[in-house]
Amino acid sequence: MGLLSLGPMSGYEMRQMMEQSTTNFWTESYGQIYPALKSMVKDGLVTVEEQTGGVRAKKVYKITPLGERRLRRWLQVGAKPQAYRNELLLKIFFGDQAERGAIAAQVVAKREQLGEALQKYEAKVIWMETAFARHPAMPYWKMTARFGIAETKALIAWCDETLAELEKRGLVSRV
Amino acid sequence: MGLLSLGPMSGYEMRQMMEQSTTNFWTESYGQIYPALKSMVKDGLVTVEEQTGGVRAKKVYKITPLGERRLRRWLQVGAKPQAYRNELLLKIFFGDQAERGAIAAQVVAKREQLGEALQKYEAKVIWMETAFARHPAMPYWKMTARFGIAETKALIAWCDETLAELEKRGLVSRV
DNA sequence: TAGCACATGTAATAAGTTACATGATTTT
DNA sequence: AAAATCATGTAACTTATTACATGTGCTA
Repeated sequence: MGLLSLGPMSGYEMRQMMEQSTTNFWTESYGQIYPALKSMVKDGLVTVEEQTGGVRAKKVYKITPLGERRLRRWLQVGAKPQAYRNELLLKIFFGDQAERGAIAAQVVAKREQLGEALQKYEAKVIWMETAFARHPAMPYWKMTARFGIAETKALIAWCDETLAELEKRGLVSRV
Repeated sequence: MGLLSLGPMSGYEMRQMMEQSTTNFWTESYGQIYPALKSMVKDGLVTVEEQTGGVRAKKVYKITPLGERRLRRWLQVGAKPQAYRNELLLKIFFGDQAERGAIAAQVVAKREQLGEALQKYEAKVIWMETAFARHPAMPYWKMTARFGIAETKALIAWCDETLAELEKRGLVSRV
């Protein structure tokens, strides 16, 4: 988590930024952020400064050189594979036990959700490209966005394929 | 979780089965399984039977009609979207701060891991098709397997694309 | 003046993993 | 005789979310 201290900002702002930028692959709640910041201050990775001059008092956190080193080190170690869970697949796995049409309905719902997500991704890429055109981290941000787009497109294709298969088997309760 | 009670089996066997079949989208540890079984017995969703006749004493759990109803109901309600976290993407997002070549190395590692996963998936599909050819749930199992394959292929393509992009920008520390 | 956005935090709870404890049986 | 596998379980710990408490300042 410590890594979010790239630009100086408050805990609240961190949350806002995450909502805007990393939503699709990372989020943290306040219950995580504030204690984490505290412990990082204790470890000397970041410093705090009470900002009373602005509109409203807030604590601005800033990364220290030690924190920067720690961040670079973290960027070098490989991400350990995290077991991810997919409730949809679990339901499909037991699809045999389901009532007729239930699984197809699940896939349709997923397909819709993916379609919306794809639109959002694509809109965000365009917005990013205009708003931060010359930001040095831009190429990296685009890579993460493309990841989301590629994955989503693949899953949409899978949904369509799966629905066709279900239909072929007469497992869709249609009108 | 209750859903794993499709065929009667022990907690240990459940874990084994999960390792074999649902590994790529669902796993539970014993620390989850045993308490869950206990609570399901209490709720009347499953029954236990101490099996002493076999090689070794074990407790065989079996689903009740109530449990079956509950399972069918669960298969109907939509899966709530779960926020997933991707450490790799998080690292790429901060790639600007990384040492030259670090991000490329991450992507290369991911690519390798995905390649292996893809081979495993494909081998498993073939094995499943021969071992359980006529199992009624087979079409569903195949759908989940195809999901994994589709996703993995898409991500491999993304890795290659991303590596090409990094190379173009001279961000790969190659020999 | 009501409500929303800003802002920080804590406590309760939920969810899940890891490690350990225990012991039988089978394989090497 | 040792090691692996079968088998069940618990305790400690980690991780994360949710809900609550508190208060300011701006805007409709």
